[in-house]
Amino acid sequence: MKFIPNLSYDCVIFGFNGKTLKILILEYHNTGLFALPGGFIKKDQSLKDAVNKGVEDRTGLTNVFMDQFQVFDKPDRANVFDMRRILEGNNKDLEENSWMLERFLTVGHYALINYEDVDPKPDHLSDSIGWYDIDNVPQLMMDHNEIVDKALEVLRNNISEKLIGMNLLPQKFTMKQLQQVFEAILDQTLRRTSFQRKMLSLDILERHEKLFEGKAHKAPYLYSFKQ
Amino acid sequence: MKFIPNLSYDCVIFGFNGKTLKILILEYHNTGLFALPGGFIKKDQSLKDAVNKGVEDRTGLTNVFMDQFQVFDKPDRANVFDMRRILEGNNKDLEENSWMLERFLTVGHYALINYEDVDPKPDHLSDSIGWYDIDNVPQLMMDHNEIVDKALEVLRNNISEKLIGMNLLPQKFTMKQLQQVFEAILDQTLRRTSFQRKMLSLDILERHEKLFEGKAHKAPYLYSFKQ
DNA sequence: GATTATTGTAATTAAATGAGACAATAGATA
DNA sequence: TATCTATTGTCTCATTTAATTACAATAATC
Repeated sequence: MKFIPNLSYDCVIFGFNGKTLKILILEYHNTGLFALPGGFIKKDQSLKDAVNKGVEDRTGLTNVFMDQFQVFDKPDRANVFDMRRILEGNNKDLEENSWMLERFLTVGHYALINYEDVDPKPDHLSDSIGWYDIDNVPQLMMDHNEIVDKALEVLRNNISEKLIGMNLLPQKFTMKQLQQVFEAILDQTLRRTSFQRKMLSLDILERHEKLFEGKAHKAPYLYSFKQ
Repeated sequence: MKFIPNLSYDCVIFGFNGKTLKILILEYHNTGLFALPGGFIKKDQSLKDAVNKGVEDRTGLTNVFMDQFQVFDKPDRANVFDMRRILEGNNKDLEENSWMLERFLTVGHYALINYEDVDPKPDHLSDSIGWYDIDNVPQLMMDHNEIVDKALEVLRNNISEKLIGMNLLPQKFTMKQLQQVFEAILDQTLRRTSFQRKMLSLDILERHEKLFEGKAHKAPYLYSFKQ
C-alpha cells in the first residue's frame, strides 16, 4: 500500500465569480453522492504536496494559495456504506480496496483560487465537478458539510488579518472588486470610503492604469498586491 | 496494533507561575532526549480523548482547555536514531515496536492550565517532566522546537480575540494577575489603566470580594470570568 | 454642453486608546 | 492615634483611529 493508512485530506476550494463565493464539489459515479475533493497521502509525500496534487488534478492550477485548518477525526465519521457504494459504482475490487473502508482522520484544507482561471475536471472516481454557491451547498457525504462550515469560519477570521482575499481575484483588480470579495466572505456590506481608505493605508496595493469599461462614469484604477 | 499507524499527537502545555510563561517538557530514560508530551491515538478513540488522556496522565488534570492547531508532516521529521535510543533506553523490544520507527505525522495541540493545580508526573518512558520558561526551552527531539514556536505564535494570536487567558489562572484572580498573563504571552508591557478599562468594558468579568494579602496598600478586587 | 453613475479624496464626527492625575485604602511606621 | 507607603480604581484630557458625510473629478450618454 503506497498510502499512509487511516489518513486523508479534504480541500474546500473557494472561488469568487464577482458576486458570490463558491466552492468546488464533486459527484461520484453512479451513487448520487457529493463530496469535497480529497485524497490520500503517499508514504513519502508531504501533506502539502498531496493536497497540491489533488487541487491541480481538479483545477489545472499550480501554486495555489492554501492552508490546513483542522483535523476531523470523529471515529464514526467514515460511512462504510457510502464508501462501498463509491467503490462498487466504479467497479473497484472490494477486497483490494478494503483499506478504504476503515476509519479515516482527514486534514481539512481550504484553497483560494481565481475563478476565471479554472476549468473544473472530474477525476477518475467522479463523473462531475462543479461550483456551488456557498449558501447553497448540497448534502455532502460523511462530515464534509461540517468541514465546509469550518473552512468558511476560518476564512472569515483570516480575511482581514492575513489579507488573503487577493487570491480569489485576477492579478489586477479594481477597488470595488476587492470590496466585493470581502463582502462575499464576510457576508455583510462594507462602507466604500472606509474600505478604500483602509486598504490604501495598509500600503499593500500597487496602483496601475485605469480600467475603461465603456461605462458612463469615472473609470476606476486597477490595483495589484505588492510583490 | 491498537493504535492508528503513522499518526501521533503532541501537546504544548502552557502554565503561568505569576511571572513567566512556562511549558511542560519531559526527558526520556537514559537518552538525554527532551520532548513534548505526546502519544498515539487508539483505533477507536477520538483525537481529543487521546490528548486529554495524555495531559491527564502527566498533570492529573481533567477538563483542560486545549486546541489543536497544526499537523506537522515533514516526511523526514521522524528521527529513527533517536526513537531507537528511546526504545533501547527503556529496554523495549525493537522488533515488536518497529512501527514506532516509521514516518509519523503529528497533530500539534496546545493546552492552558492553572500552574498551581499541577504536580507533573513522568510517564513510563520518561524519567522526568518539568516546567521550562518559554524563552529557555532546551533542544528538543525531532521538530518539537518548531511545534513549540508555532504553538506560542497561535497562542499570541488567540489571546486577545478569544479571551483564553483565564485558563492559565485560578478561578478567581486580580486584575493585575490577568494583566501579567497578557504581558507574559504577548511579551510586552501593557498600560495598567488602559488594560483595566478595556477588560471591564468587555463585560466578561464578574467582580467578587476583595483580596486582602496583608500588604500595606489598597486591596484589589477578585474577578472571575462570566461562565 | 448638460446629464448620469461612479470614483477618489477631503472634511467632519464619533469612538477608541494613551497618558496622566488623583482620591481611596490596607497595612506599616512611629 | 496620626502619618506614611504602595497599590488600586476611576476620572480627565490629549491623541489616534475609524465612521460618516460631502464633494469634486470624470467617462460615456443624451
